[in-house]
Amino acid sequence: MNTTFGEYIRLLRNKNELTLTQLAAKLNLDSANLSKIENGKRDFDEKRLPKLAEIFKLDLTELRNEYVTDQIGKHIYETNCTKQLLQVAEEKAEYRRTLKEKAL
Amino acid sequence: MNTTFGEYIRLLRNKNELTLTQLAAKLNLDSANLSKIENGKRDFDEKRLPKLAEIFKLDLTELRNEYVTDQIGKHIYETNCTKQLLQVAEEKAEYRRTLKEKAL
DNA sequence: TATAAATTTGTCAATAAATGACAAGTCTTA
DNA sequence: TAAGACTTGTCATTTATTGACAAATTTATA
Repeated sequence: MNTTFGEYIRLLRNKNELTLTQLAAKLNLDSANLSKIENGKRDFDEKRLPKLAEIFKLDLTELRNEYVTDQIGKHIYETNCTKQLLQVAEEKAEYRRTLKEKAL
Repeated sequence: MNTTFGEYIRLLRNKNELTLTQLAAKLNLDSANLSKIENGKRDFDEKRLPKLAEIFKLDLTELRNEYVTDQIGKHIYETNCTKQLLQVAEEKAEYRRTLKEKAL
């Protein structure tokens, strides 16, 4: 899925022919704020993922993967992290996993 | 550098034979909080990177790379992001770059 | 074109998260 | 065992995020 998470929500919303107001209500969210989310001006709050999955009958795990990759993608983008540095970051994540093991 | 950023600071501090109190003072920071940073219980505040580079005579760009890869590595770790998903995240970062271009 | 719905933008108070500060504890070592 | 070094816990302060609402602007339609 090569969109931001906000664009993804908009896609889902349009496909299901819901207005901002309608979807916002289902998500227990202000429609103005949902607009900002779709336009990438605010983040979608992770705690609403289950509700979002329910509304559009999506697999929660997959949806969470969409969310996580969006968040990390954003982080990569905002920090100007190159592919080379990303490789280093991945190694550091791996290192943290080994730390965790040792702690047990 | 396969350490967390906190461990890296500790390494630098030990190599230069400074106590927590001494380094903390140079960084204008409480020594108890520096201890937490070194032990991964708090984050180092990005705005202190220039000072840190100055203290240890490091290249700021390289230091910032250490910092960024640590942060993203932590993000990857905390979200249990697999290599496969990380690839997706990288593509999404790339997508954001194209969005930015279009906006100009 | 008028008007109604849909969406966007701006603002600010409320809430949540990060940081600073300090006291009290443990660990080292001289 | 006393002093210095480090760690941990707590809490007030600061900063960032979110919720809520008013006021545009845009889009669709009569």
